[in-house]
Amino acid sequence: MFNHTPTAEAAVLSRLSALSSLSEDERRALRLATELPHRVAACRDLVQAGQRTSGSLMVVDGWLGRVKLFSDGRRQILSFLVPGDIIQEARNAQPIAVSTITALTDAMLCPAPATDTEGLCEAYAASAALDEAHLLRQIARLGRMSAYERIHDWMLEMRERLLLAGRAGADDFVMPLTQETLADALGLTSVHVNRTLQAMRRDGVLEWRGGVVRLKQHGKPVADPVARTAAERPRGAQAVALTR
Amino acid sequence: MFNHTPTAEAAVLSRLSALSSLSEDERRALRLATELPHRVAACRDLVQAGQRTSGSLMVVDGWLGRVKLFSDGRRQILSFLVPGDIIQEARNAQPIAVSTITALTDAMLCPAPATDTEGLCEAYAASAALDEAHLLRQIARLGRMSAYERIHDWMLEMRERLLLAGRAGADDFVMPLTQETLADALGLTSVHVNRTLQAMRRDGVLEWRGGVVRLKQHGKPVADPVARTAAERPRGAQAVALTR
DNA sequence: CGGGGAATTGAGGCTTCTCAAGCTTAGTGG
DNA sequence: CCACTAAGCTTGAGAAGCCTCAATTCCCCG
Repeated sequence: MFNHTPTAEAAVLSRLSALSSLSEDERRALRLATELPHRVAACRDLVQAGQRTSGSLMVVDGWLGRVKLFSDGRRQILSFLVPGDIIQEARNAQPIAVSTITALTDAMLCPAPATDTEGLCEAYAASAALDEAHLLRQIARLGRMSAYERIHDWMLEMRERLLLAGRAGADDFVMPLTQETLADALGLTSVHVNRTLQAMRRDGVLEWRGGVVRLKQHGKPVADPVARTAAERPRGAQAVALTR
Repeated sequence: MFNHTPTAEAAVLSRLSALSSLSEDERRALRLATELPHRVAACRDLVQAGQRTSGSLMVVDGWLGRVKLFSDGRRQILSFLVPGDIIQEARNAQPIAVSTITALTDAMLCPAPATDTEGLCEAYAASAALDEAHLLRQIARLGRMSAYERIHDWMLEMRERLLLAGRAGADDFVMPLTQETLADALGLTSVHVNRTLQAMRRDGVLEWRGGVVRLKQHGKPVADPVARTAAERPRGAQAVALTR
């Protein structure tokens, strides 16, 4: 039905190839690594915050999330990990996990090949840079967007990310999360996510049936966050060369 | 009046020493680097998103912010950079800035010494790891905390960070931002920040006069975010060893 | 003393939350 | 083949939190 669900190893290979040019040896190493993935059942914690980590991992299949739980039960999903993503060990002397990672669906992971070759090393670095960009985008989303905008922006981000891993069509992708999980990521309640999704369907912005999301170009435009210079703020400023 | 505003270079030295054990050579290199800092006036953009970066920098004095501006004028401060913090160049082949950095106050920066020695390298890595932890904390703050909790949690974080740089007392520190800037960081309006601060003062949680914040242990307790396992969620789970 | 940015206050409205109930769907066992 | 169940989705009503707009006061600085 959907031709964007290729074989398992394709996700990692597709994403890393897009981030850096890999040698045939490196591609072979990646294929080899993904051949015997470990399984993790949904709702299991993969890493505990504060625990020592045991090397980098790659997501072969399924969705995971970095999660922070509050003592009163509130939950915030900090970021998502989807096929092709890399969970990198801190380059620190003390490789301590800074957040818990939970499997949001059944998932498959494998150890990431060592970064002793140039192409892979570059791919891992690019992956880390992308991850950081996603964190920053998540902050802007939570801080300054309405519920409607948050959901739309998140959908666009996930489509883009899955596309990189060869796991999305031009405007549709498989979205295995519940509305409650989405709410925990977007700082909303599941009730409000539900109502907002209905509004988006009414506006023709998206469809979501049977675990597949289809985004539509037309429909009500939503805010598009554009980084601009401070010059456009009230007490404007200009970029400067550093002066002593 | 406050003995926690030592000489300029002390901030960088204090923070990096706390993050890793530095040799005398390394300490000397840091002292040398901070001796001729570049000045940046408040409201100036230091780096533009998308621009090539030109090496790593250290904050000698002043407060900066990574900022995302929306096309309609909304602003989100993604993270803060305070004395002792490092603005690290991407380890990427393409060192492209992912966000604009704006000076929120007059600031002084200097190039960071090259990481060709073990202690410094470790210190930079630890600094980067801390930065990521701050981003994650910011996400949890924006996603799941009330205005009251956001402000309190943010104050605690900044006190802790400034303490590391030797720029804070046991419970007070210099806070040069306006309420509007704080609002842009915490996803609120300046009006609501103002009213919430009044409630906190009424509750005896903090004082804020003349640019100095004093936090008080007593007073109304606020939510303390504790990372815990998924086991405590409704459909609980246990941490697992990876199984094939 | 005047100017200007920042802080403060008030009134009213909108977004989002809370609580609660009903519905739908997929899976299960008799 | 059909109750039965459990999870997820949907809907309603009312309340709370936060925002908007606007005016006023405070405070620093020239």
